[in-house]
Amino acid sequence: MAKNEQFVKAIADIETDFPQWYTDVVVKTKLVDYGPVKGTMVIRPYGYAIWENIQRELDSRFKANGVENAYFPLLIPMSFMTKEAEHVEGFAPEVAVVTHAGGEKLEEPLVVRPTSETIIGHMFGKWVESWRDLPLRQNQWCNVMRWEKTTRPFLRTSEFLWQEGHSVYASGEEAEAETLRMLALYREFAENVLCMPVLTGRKTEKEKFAGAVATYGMEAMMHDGKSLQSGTTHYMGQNFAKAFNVQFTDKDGALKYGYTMSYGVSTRLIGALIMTHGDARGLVLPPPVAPVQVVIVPIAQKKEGVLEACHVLEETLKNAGLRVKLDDSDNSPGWKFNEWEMKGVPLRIELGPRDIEAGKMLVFRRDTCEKQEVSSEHAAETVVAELAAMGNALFARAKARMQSRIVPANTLDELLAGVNGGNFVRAGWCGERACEDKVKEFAQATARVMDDHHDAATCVCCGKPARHTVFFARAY
RNA sequence: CGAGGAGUAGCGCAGUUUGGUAGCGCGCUUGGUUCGGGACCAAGAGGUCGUGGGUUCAAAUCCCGUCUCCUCGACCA
Repeated sequence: MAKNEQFVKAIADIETDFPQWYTDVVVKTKLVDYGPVKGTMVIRPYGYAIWENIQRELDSRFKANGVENAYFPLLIPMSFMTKEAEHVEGFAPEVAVVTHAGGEKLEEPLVVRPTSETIIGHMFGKWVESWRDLPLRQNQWCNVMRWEKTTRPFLRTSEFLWQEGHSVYASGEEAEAETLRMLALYREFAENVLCMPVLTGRKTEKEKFAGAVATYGMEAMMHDGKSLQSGTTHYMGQNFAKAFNVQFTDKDGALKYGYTMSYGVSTRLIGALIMTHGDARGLVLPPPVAPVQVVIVPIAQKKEGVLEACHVLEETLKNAGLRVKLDDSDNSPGWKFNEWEMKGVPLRIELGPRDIEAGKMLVFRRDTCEKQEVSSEHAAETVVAELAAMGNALFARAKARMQSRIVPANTLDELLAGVNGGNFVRAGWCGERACEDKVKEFAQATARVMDDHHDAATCVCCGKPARHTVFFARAY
């Protein structure tokens, strides 16, 4: 018991010290380690496996939607960045620049991509000639670099992994429709794969992507009530098409500029699911992305027949397509329980002499931390059903929490009280930048997304008639 | 980039005030007993004290520089 208390202290208290809890958990569960260069992280096998599962799920969705994968270069000529005025202004402060190579100073500095709109715009400009070439829809899985001031594993690092999809359409309507379609795809993915409820909607002018006409975002509520931008889609209009000469000859013979859009999610999603589902014992991983979905812990494993029975169970579950780990290390059962709970494995099966004798097994579910004795007949069916139930329960629990923590406000004081209480605040906004800035100054809260269901009467700041209903929150 | 805290064995820390042989717990290795919520015994291995310079007979300890991490603000996927 004394040992157990020591273990519990291994990670900070989730309620009173959430930031420390987060860093403790990501490092101690071996998701990441810090790299030697400021702001860099190593994504270790246990963390990378989550990313691979996210990739697989998203990639199949993109492909089902007709998007093709490609790969564009890491280095971008500096001159590309300056072709779109707002874009360069937005990204200039955070780009890393290569000035020397091959032992010589380069004639033109090269930017390490912070995002690839420019170089992809350049290439699309070469590839698009006719309306028959459209739409052009490509995606790349890659790394990007943004030199941020303060960094945190997964949430904000100098280099991170993501996917960025880029499309060109002949008309603005089609490009905008794709922007919304991808937002919906992200939402479906977040809900069904990450079991994570999100708010989606359009971003304000202040919060939109540098160079976009409109930006849409997906925001998730973290355990401490702060918001994490978990995905964005951007409608660019003809801004980038004009900057990079993405032109085509239309059916009517006229030369026209295309309309572009882009969309991306990053390894930040891993941080999002940790801060959405995690609890006092550590990680709670959604079954669809958990690197290990079921861990089998043998009890009295040196007794005859125990390990043999565990291996049979392991094979049965693997054959059902499950990701299974049999922990036959020399650690004590109690040690294994705590370790795998901290690592967030959805289900644990304890199998000992008593169970084997009785034809049963003990199933522990990570989200409820409850043990249940079940027959070991039809083990695979039982486990599959239990994993599905846990996924649904995780989503339901997170959604109920988010909904209970969205509060209305009619005044700045109410808004401040709301965000201080760890809530999202739903309030009216006149649409003026001055009011948005005032909210930030007064309550350190920003407009996360605008709600499609606009029903607020007056602006929370100035009291004039509201033109939008906005979710305000403190954000990561 | 501003304010605060921290870098000593793989991890967590003590030692720094007052300079004088490098310590503790966990982990690791080997052997044995254990095993249903972080087991126990025995024997071992492991550190140029973040890094560069300075003061001194002598520096983990004092002085200057520098790098990294954590927390809070301003900027951001």
